[in-house]
Amino acid sequence: MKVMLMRQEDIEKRLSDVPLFKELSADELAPIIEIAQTRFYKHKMYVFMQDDPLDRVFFIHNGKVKIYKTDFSGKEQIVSVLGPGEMFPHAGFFRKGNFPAHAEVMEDTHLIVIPINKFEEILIAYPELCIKLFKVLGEKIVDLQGRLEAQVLHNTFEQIVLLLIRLCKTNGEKIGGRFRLTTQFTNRELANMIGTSRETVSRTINQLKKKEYILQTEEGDYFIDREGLQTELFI
Amino acid sequence: MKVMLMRQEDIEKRLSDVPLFKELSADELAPIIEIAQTRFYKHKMYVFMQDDPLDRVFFIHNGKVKIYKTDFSGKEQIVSVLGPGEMFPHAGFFRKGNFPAHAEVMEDTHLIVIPINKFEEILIAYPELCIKLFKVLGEKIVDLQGRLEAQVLHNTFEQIVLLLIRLCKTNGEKIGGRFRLTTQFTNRELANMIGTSRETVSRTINQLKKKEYILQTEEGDYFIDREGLQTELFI
DNA sequence: GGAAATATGTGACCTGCATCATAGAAACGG
DNA sequence: CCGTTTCTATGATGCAGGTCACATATTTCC
Repeated sequence: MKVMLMRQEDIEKRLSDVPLFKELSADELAPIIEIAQTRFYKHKMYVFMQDDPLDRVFFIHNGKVKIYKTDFSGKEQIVSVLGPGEMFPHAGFFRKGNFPAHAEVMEDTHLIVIPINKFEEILIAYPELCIKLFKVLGEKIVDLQGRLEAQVLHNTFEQIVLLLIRLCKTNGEKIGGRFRLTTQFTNRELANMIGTSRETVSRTINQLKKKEYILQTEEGDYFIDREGLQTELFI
Repeated sequence: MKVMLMRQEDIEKRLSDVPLFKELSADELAPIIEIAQTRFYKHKMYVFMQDDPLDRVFFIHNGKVKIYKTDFSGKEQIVSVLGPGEMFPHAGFFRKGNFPAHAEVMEDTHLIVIPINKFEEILIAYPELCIKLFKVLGEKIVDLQGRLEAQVLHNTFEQIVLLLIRLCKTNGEKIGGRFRLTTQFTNRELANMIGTSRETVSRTINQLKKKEYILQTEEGDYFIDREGLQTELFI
């Protein structure tokens, strides 16, 4: 695997961009800089694959990473698409084990890599960091429980609406009254997030476009009326 | 709400039964005992309801607690059924917010109650406790991701099989080659865990009984052949 | 102990969506 | 650049499983 190593002095700036490390003093940051590396991944490279030994944790400096699982028949579930500042995986601290999914880079990407055992030592030494990590993990748990609830309690149409609402939060930026999705997902990718078919996604999206809850630019970008979508859930 | 307070000297013994606090020295345990209360809840009492302000965390000393969500139409999703030693909720640390679900006691139950802000102070002071909590949260995340994957990638029959396998781990005790479920779930409850109908659960369970993956005693207890069930997943 | 509520079991029906099929557009790769 | 892959769009078809109906335990609780 061809990766480029960064000059150490660049890492400090990159680390301080990550929310988890923001607000840390230079003293607190120092030991993290010590053990952090920055790596460059070209489009479509794997960061790790499902079942690889889980021995490091990653932070995205720039670029996008797709996390997904595959089963024996080759069906895939897209767990999440992560962007700058985000950490993965979430479930590796103080547990020996393996990566629960594949991580693949969706565009040229810089990642900060930290050996997890070293990171654990630093966690123990910095309560401030623990607090932030507890927050991040708590949000992750709430997110997962919400998605599980959506899968259990809602039909496919509503699952797609809920997915779009969620993507507004996790992969959108507010512009005017609407959210622009920062990633262009294909219908198949959207389908693979919730376990439906690309055809059903196509039909549903077009329905929502007719109602103008979704607008699409020449370049293919989605602009979503999140509040409008919400109203579709209480018929 | 009618609750009984415990004599303080009993709390120490009860606390040390909780996995999160096991292995803590008497010194480390002392400040936790200071802020912990034990409360008694009679069958069917609510511990809290969805959207109540999240200001405390609970540990089960004995008994069973059902965590579930309801949507506007009254449909319910059972998130989990927790037993002795387990903590809930998982997502409340260092985040202001509300309980994400209802918690209802399924039998007479003793809970240890700790105000969350006090608990946070203790967490900061005891790295050992942080490590254990990170482990618990990590397991929770892995569990949720696995359940989400099951919902997305599998049909109803396989979802039921996967649910039973999961219940063996979370609510079962190994006896001989089989797992006895420590809670007797109704078909409707099983259905409400994965978003299917009680009829489908009934038909599927009977199918699995015919194949002797599930045995049922006079008293209604399930004895499950977990390895046997696994083989049903790779047809 | 008896009424009411709640459980299970099973057949019949019906519908939401996956699947299949086809066609055209767009993106990719050598 | 053109062939190949991958995309979207949309109609037709089929079936897994939700819903309904009804019979029969079993439990709950005055």
